[in-house]
Amino acid sequence: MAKQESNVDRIYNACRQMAANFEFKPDERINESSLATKLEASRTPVREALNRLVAEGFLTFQNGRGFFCRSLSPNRIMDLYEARVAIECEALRRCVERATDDEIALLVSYLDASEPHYQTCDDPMELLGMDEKFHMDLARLSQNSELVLMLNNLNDRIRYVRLVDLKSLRSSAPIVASEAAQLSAHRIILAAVERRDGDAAVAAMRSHIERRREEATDAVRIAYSQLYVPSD
Amino acid sequence: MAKQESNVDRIYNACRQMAANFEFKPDERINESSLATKLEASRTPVREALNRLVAEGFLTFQNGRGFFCRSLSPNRIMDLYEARVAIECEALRRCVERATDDEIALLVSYLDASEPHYQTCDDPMELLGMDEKFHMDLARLSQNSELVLMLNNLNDRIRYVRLVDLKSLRSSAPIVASEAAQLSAHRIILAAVERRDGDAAVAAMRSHIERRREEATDAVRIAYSQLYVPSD
DNA sequence: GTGCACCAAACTGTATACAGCTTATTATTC
DNA sequence: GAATAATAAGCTGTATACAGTTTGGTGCAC
Repeated sequence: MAKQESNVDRIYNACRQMAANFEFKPDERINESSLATKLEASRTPVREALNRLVAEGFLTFQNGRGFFCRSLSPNRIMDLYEARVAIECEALRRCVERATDDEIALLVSYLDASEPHYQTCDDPMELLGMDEKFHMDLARLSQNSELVLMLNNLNDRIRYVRLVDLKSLRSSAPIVASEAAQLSAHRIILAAVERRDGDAAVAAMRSHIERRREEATDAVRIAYSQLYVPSD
Repeated sequence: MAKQESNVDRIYNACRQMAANFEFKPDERINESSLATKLEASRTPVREALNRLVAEGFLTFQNGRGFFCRSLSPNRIMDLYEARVAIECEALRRCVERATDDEIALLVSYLDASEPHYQTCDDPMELLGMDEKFHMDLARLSQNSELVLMLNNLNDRIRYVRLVDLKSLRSSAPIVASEAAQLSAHRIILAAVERRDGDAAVAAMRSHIERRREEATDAVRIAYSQLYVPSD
């Protein structure tokens, strides 16, 4: 019962990660043969994986010309942030209705535990990981797997820009200020959930995400410069 | 510049429609060879199309066993309805912010034009088509293509059950009552949009969709009986 | 008759071949 | 020298072949 991860899954996961990290550059054409060689497989399973990624919004496809990386534009990213608002706020509403006190308490203790790390951690990737985990755990309490899947997809498509955004925040503002604000936003949301105050929770969540959305245009600009400069 | 629709697109569209209509029965295993023969193609492009449908939630995939139709369960359908609430309400908020008066007026006149049909039309498919068109047109006014795509996907996955639900409503209640209520819900939503009253619009939309969600369990039960009975 | 082992048929997973289209390069004309 | 046409190279789209796995059926033991 161990052999679950199939070859096409392996290829799919590898490509998904590459696409998420913009290892394929925006609008870049993807060469199936070289990708297949790199992943030590033939073109057939590679194409299957790429087709899934098209349906998930990571790639695009043009008949006769093949697969391309999705483009990276402020508008597109803002759309994704708005979709996040939609999904997370609805999930939150259902969470307030359905989550048990125990489940909420568990999330509170996670927040308690991760709070110190927020202050000391200087790896943006890890910070983002903690942030995403909180949001995903919260969404799971909605008991709606569709919303969870959608949020997971959105997170993966938006991550690169969020990471860039986080880095630029950290360089421009004191760590304590920006991250403490982030953290307290989570506390405010969760406190409202504990009170079973759906409206307050949703309002807090909305403004929490919206704040980041407004930075999207700048973040995309920075992202572009990062993508086309050899290294940092 | 005419030849845009590729072969795999044709196959994809055909399979998507079959999956949406549950021409593949719930949890049924899909035979690639016979499907390929039926669509007059080889297995390769068929598998590519099926992979896209997996990513879109129409099918599932098990390593070594191939593709299966998604299962049909009340919980799953209720999840989809909730996701619809999430997407449509957020789209509506953005629509209230962004739609021009002209765009809204256009939708009002569509509603005026379709109102008579609501009363006279006795084809559930056509009724559902008009309903979906209204919702999609409204969503498009959000100017958020991501939300539009998501809603389109949800509509296609939920359609079969909605159709069954609509048929059963029509047989149990007088046409005028149930459909007039449906129609007036659209009017109420749109009137709130005209007043630029986002909260009222969202509240109306939420209860409009929620009402149908509550019928999901029954509708799925009826759907099953329809699927496994030769004809009506 | 039930459970288990074995076998055969059927189906999936992937490599490969090749036709047709797209893109890049070179040659040609003005 | 720039624009365009012709040509070559490369890449995509799909059929096909075959290996490996799953599934269904048969016979045997109990």
